[in-house]
Amino acid sequence: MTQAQAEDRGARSRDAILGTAGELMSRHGYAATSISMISAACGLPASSIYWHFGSKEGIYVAVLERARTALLAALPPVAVPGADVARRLDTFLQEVEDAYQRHPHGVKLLMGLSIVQQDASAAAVAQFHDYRDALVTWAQESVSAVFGLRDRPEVSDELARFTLRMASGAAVARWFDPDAALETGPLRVALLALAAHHGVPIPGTPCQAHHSPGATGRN
Amino acid sequence: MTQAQAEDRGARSRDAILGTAGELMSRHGYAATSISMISAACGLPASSIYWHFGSKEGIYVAVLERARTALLAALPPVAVPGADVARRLDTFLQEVEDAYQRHPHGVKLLMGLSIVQQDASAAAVAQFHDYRDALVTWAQESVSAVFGLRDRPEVSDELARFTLRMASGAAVARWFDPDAALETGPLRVALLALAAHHGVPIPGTPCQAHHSPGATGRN
DNA sequence: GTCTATAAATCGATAGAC
DNA sequence: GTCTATCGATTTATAGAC
Repeated sequence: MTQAQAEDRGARSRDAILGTAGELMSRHGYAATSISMISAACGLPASSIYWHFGSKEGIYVAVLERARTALLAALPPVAVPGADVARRLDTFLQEVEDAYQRHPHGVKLLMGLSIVQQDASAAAVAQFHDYRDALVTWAQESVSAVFGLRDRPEVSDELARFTLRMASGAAVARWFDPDAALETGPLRVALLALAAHHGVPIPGTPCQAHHSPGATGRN
Repeated sequence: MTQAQAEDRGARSRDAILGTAGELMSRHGYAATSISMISAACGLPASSIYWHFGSKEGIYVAVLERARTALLAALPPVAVPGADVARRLDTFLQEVEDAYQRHPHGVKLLMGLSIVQQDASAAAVAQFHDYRDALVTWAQESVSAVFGLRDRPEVSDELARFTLRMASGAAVARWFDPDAALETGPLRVALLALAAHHGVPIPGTPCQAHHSPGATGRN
């Protein structure tokens, strides 16, 4: 059927535009990414891009929406299985690190752009905040499940904020060095210490990571 | 003297341009900040801006250099006084938080721009990396002094990286919420735990922040 | 050093044939 | 849905009077 072929071609073009636009915007930022750059990179003329998305902000909104759903799908589910806290934390951090590795344009898209000021459309601002809110909510529910903090929301909020800021900082580091990792090792130690500091019981770890002087360390 | 007056006026104009350009670039990013915006904001015509800095990249280089020297001047000196580790850490974190509060455009300038790609001049790339290298060096030397890690550079590197990433993450959070703080409290707990995890002796803290169940926490 | 005026290129966006 | 061609605005940068 001719119409079905046309629709399929349209959908493929839309995806191609979205992919290259996301790539370029996450690397150069929103303002520095021009329509002609996107057009040259994906092969389609500028008018086709405008037919699909209407405006440059329309492209940004669609790119951000796709990045959000893709990232949330890559992140581990909230309910992490595991017997004790330490084991749940390990699998949780492992999956977060995987998502971090496989999803290079996470925070970059949120920052490198900064339409977020004055002359941004309501749809763009909304999409911008949706992205952030989704991450915050996911982090809070995840650490709450890992550490069993249903009845202590302030603690899970602090641990979630801590985790997200560490991930954001790693994303910033990746700005300079593309190979910068998330370093879940130190993050694990820090989260356990923070939980213990707030009196969260952690079975099997009487005093977090204790040190027998001269026997620990890696020197 | 007429020549001295002219020189003084020139220096004042240069400073005004640099100030407004830094403000605008840290808020909108490099690409989204136009010469006409700077001109309108500081009152001087575009040609004066070009007379002082030659090009848009020239403005960026100068803005970044000024931001770097200002931030390094605001950061606490490497040699932190104090009797024990805990006390040195407290004063250190307090001064870092002060610098963070008083210096709103720290990381933003490094990110919101992203000339850092392909078509950036060598001077811009060099200034960009100088800024980052200065921060990394300062952090390493500072935590080394605070925790007494002269003979364990791997540990001081990890603690420094951890601290910088936390600060970067807080800067990202400030992108969304201008009131976002650095939260040195959790950072303090985390750094002490990391040091203890690597076998760094911390006098007066046998087991970092230990918890007597039900007696600690803030609930 | 500062100004007005403007060149040359590129930007976002649109018209209309196919 | 995709293409060529183009409009109008804005951008970086410069020329030259003062």
